[in-house]
Amino acid sequence: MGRSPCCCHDAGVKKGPWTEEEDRALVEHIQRRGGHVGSWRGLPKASGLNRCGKSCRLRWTNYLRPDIKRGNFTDDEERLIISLHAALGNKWSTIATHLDGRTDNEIKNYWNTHIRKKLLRAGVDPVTHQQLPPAPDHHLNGASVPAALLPESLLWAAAAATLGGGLDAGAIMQAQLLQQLLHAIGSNNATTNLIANLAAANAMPNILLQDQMNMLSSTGANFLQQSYLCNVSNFPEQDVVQAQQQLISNTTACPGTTSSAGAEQAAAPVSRDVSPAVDQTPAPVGEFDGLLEPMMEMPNLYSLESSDSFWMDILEDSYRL
DNA sequence: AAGAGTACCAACCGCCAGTAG
DNA sequence: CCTACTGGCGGTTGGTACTCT
Repeated sequence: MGRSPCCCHDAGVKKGPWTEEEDRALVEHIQRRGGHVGSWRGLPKASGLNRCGKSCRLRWTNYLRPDIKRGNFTDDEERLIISLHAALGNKWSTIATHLDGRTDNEIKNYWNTHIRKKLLRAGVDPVTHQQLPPAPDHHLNGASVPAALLPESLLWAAAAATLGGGLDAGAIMQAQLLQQLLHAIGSNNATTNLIANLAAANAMPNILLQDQMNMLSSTGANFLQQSYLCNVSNFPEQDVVQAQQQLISNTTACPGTTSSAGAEQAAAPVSRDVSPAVDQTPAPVGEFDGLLEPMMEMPNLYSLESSDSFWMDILEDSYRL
């Protein structure tokens, strides 16, 4: 398994930007071979290019390949990238397999130059997808609100809303949840694939999402689908801020769906009723319907003791994949 | 107008896993 | 089993274009 001497170190091998002539020579050579390259190492000599084989492969796969889609990323693509990154991390090549016509290099560049900054602006750590340590105060519609009163799920949703395209915070939260499960138990390929599928599914339109969830219903996805019912991304994003204010006024957190919140959350039954605890004024009918859905009980994320069959059942399901 | 700073992205570099001999 | 080789991956760099002062 020793390192190979790379032809790139050969004296006289050209580096730097490719010229049109070089591009043409490479494309024609590969087309002559019916699109089959064979050995990249031998390609430069066979095609008459004074380039390293590695450089030829890179140029072909990242730029000259006929199935490459060029142009700006769509909102859907961006959402999908974020969801997949939350689940997979910097596995650019894996992420690229979920986006038709996009290369790992292109996605990586787009992440580093666009998405990463958007997430940072939104107060989200682009590496961990956790919210960054909050500023002393949050200002919502002019009102200064202690950060401690903001449920983590709302911080995520606010970050999602800040991203403009309506990032599916639910997808990220699902991925986070599964990541934490995997951290607790170790990982395997099946569960990694599950995460990728979930992330991909959640970047799709809702109707497709439902299909995906049905498909995965035997895997624990059914649980996750329910678990993020209380996530604010499930109702119109313009309601996020209103929901935040509503919850702040209630000082009632949406429980059990997040890492730190999950860790701190007691395993006691939780109430989905976010109707005002102090302020008895009911929310306008329909405005927070999503919050009023019955929610299943979410035990403490870290309570994986033998008595806690809840999580064990989910994990077993995922391993059956 | 010009210099500085920033953003973007193609391309490079080094490492790693798979595999043939 | 070991070694050499190859392709692929992720991190990084450097050149260019654009924006700001």
